[in-house]
Amino acid sequence: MPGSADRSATNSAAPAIAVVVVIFTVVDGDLQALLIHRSGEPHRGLWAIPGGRLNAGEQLVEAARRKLVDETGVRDVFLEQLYTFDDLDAVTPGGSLAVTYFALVDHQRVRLASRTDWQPAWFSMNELPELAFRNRDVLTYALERLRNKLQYSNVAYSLLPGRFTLSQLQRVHESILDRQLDKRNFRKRMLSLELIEATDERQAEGAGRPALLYRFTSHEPISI
Amino acid sequence: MPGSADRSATNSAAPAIAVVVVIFTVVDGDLQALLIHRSGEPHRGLWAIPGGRLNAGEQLVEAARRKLVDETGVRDVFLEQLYTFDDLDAVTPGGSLAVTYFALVDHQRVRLASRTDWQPAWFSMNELPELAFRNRDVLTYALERLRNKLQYSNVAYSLLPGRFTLSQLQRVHESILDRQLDKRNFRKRMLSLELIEATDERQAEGAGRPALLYRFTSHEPISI
DNA sequence: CCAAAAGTGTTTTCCGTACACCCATGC
DNA sequence: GCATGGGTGTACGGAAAACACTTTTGG
Repeated sequence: MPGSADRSATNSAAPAIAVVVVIFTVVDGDLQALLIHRSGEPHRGLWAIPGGRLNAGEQLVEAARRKLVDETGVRDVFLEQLYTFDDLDAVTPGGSLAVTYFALVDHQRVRLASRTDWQPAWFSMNELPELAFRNRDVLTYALERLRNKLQYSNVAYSLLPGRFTLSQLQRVHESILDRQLDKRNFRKRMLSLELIEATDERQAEGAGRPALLYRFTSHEPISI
Repeated sequence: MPGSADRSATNSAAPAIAVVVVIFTVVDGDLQALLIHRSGEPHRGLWAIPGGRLNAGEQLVEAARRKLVDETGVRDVFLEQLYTFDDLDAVTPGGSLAVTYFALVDHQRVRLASRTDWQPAWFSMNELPELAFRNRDVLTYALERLRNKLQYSNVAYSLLPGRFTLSQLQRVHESILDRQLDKRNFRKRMLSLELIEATDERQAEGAGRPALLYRFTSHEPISI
């Protein structure tokens, strides 16, 4: 339900609004978030969720997309608004408000920005470093939302290639939920949701029987 | 997870941010929203969700509370952030962003603001008037969130007096969900959630056997 | 005594969970 | 032929849904 109108007549006194994007990926069965090493005050030397100021005339979701592309090179992925914080200490400076988003990316497609300063890096959600501001709370909330959406929506499409095996999908779910799932029950539920469909291709994973490849029936968001 | 720090050092170039509050109540089995009759441009003569600018140094939730008290005189009720819109046409003017909240009030406690201009009035969610901006979408989304939260949380406490009968609670649920519920199943579920508990008082409703009065065990939010 | 509202149990259905073996391929 | 990963069915338990009658009061 985000906005669409494009009024160029924005206030000359531009609001200081930060847009912050929690970027998740799954690597080798591990859910990871992208963090930036702060090389400026405050909280120099700590890690923070990527973000920046909303440009004049820019829409929120555009700013979030821009940030995502800047950091990972990835576009056209799941990206959803999370929450708006007004506590400066909560998120990042440079804004009287911080609008947070969260995104999911297939790490195969990612090309991290390489800078000498403000370096990005992936961190396991199970071994987070010391975080700037109250970014840990933001990550915790993002993870909660992700776990909820995973149950009934197609968000996982963003974490996988276009074609994937059910085992790959299951490993993604297990990484996010941080627990093992039963293979038969998982398959039953996934297929009954009708979010995915089999293709007629197969893929071998090392030794062993080749697996059927599936695809999501749609990449459209299920709700808002 | 809303913020808490109180930095007075806000930017001199104050951001033009609107805070908008969807206020729901239930009257005679009918879910209603409070709307304001616009007597200024744009969209003069249409109805709009109450809202106003965020004051310098003011927190979002404080602004939402202020707006709620201004319009209804009610405080200490369920109030939660909904979504942040950047589309000027989506919500209300005077802000490059509109942070929306939603609140639930017991209409018995409400004393509507009486003004000669910008008059507030309740409208049934089933018979909404022509709305300014894209306020209909905001109401639709607020209703969806309310319906979800109703299932597993204690939000309904805000729509009822401190003591209430199970029949009253059921009518509130039915109004919000817009369908009839089975009395026995409803009671079983409500009691099993352990969100409410019986008092030792009874209340007669016209003729008929007096009903036990219940109360919510807590008014604390269940999540976020 | 009758109208009105409160209160109460049982059966069925559906979904989530637990659980173990055979199949196809690479080496 | 054996190691590796893919693929399948059934039984149980708990929650939601369907469903009708008795109890207590006011008039």
